[in-house]
Amino acid sequence: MRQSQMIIPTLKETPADAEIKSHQLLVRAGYIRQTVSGVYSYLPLGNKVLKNIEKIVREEMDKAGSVEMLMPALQSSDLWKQTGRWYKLGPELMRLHDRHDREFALGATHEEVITSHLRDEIKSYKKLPLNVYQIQTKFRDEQRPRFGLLRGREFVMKDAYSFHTSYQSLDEAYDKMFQAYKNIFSRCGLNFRAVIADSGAMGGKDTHEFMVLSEIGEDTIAYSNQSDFAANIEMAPVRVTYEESKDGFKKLEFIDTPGYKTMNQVSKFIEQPLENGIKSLLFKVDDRFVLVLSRGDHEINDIKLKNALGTSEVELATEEQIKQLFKADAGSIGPVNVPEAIEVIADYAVSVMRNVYCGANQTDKHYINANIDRDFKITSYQDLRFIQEGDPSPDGLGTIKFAKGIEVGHVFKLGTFYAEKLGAQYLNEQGKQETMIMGCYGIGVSRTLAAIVEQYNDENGIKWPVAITPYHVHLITVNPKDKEQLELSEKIYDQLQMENISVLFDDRKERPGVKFADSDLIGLPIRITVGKKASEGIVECKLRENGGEQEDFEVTSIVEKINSLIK
RNA sequence: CGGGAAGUAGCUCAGCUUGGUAGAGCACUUGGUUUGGGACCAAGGGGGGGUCGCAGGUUCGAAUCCUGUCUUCCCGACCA
Repeated sequence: MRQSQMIIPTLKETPADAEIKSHQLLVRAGYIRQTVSGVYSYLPLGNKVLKNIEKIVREEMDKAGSVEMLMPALQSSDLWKQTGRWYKLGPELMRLHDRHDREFALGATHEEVITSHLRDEIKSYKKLPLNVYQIQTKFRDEQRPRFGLLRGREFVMKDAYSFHTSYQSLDEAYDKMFQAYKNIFSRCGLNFRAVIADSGAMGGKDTHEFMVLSEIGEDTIAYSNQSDFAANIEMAPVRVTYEESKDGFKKLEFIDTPGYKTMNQVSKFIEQPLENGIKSLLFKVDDRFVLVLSRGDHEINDIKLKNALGTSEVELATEEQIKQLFKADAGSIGPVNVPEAIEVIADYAVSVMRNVYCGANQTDKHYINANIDRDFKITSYQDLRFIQEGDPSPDGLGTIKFAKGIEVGHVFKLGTFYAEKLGAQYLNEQGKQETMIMGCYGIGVSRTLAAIVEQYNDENGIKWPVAITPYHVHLITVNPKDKEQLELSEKIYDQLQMENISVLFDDRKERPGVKFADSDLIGLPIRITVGKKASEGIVECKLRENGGEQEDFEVTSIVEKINSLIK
């Protein structure tokens, strides 16, 4: 492609409203433009890159036995009401009305639509299992779109759905998808981890997120420094054997802690370490209240709490609720003499603690040297805290480290939730009705694009991996007014095209400095520069990847040269 | 949804405190000189490009002061 005929509006200056690298570079290098908050156009280069990622996704999905189809973005509200997600998703679902005032949604995902199709078309166990996918634009009315393509309101997603007659069959599909995802992200050149994730409120069993490691990621990954264990921090189980304290019981004391509310404040005031105190949080669980205890230096993980209590939602009690129940401020509540109706549960770490300090259920008062069983009771111990760096890895190998990640993929054993709600049933070998078992598998395609840029850039611009780049070769004529240079460039351009090597030919009447700067910014992996030595049949080759070094070579060997580089 | 910031030329921004005829750099057009890392000169006082986000108010007069509103970005909460 001739650059003079392309739309590549590069910017010298960093756009004011772009905060992160991928956003800045994709805008500056002329790949994308925002239209409204969280919605982007893909300019020609951006479109090419997107298509390249899609191509990899298609190849690997096809190879894994999934078949492509395409479902509408515009969907009637009826299906969404049947699964209850019309109400559950709230304002995040984009809704609209047609001229007859009928309700519609713009698809945020397609479980409803695909399940209704399979329900209508598949009636026999003989047709199952099935696995279908699509690459399509999704809509989510995010509360806060941000970070360019990473969190938009309109984005490109690959979503796949599998249907089964047994959980064993689902497991097999899950493993296949898992492998396909590994292949896809590896081919994209990404440094990623598959991590154990939360299955959330829709039920379901196993679920993994595919996380691209990045400083700017919105999720925290807990991984082992010695094994391949990795989990979303929300999910990482804590398997620590806490050592029992050998101290004898000391006498319980009741002390003034005027104005000291947080664990840190109290710890400093009474000059005892944070880990010798008990933090007490009151949660509202459905229609009851539960007091949850953790060691002072630990944080309660409300997802674990939710799972431990077998409920779908927990929330911290309000100041007023605490006041009403405990007759004390939130900063002074504790497990000693809790009101009758309130259950007290604790994280495992609490079980071995001796002579602890804790709130006294009286504003501005605390106890010190409180002890379990002697001074207060605990109904049960559970794994309730967030894992911390330095904790042993749950698989027993190595210790835990943290990293930030961008979620680019998600595989999920859905189970029967959607099939039940929508009546997707088939006849089994005995002629009996059975509900289909489902899995779903998503990849944020446009988000993957941004994630790749996050991992492949330097101070001058983007550095595309060969598999993703919009063109393999950037052909630059230093001085297009020099006849020899121009003719040789044209010759090379024709030859590369004949050899099916994709090439962007900078034939613009710009000064060399402008071309080189744009070239670095755009980030094609190979640059061929036709300059002074054109008359001798010598051109230069430079790899974007390693920045500086360039190499002269005979133009006659150009095809072999490039082919060896892009393999 | 809570907190914060910003909207002035295509882009980055100044001007606003102290109201008085709209500014700079980059980009763009034309002509010329230049050509190996983001060139230079010129278009005479005047190259082209602006409803100073929008609406209302105060004032003889508003980009500037006041009120409302919309949009965008940041932090947080949220995220099957």
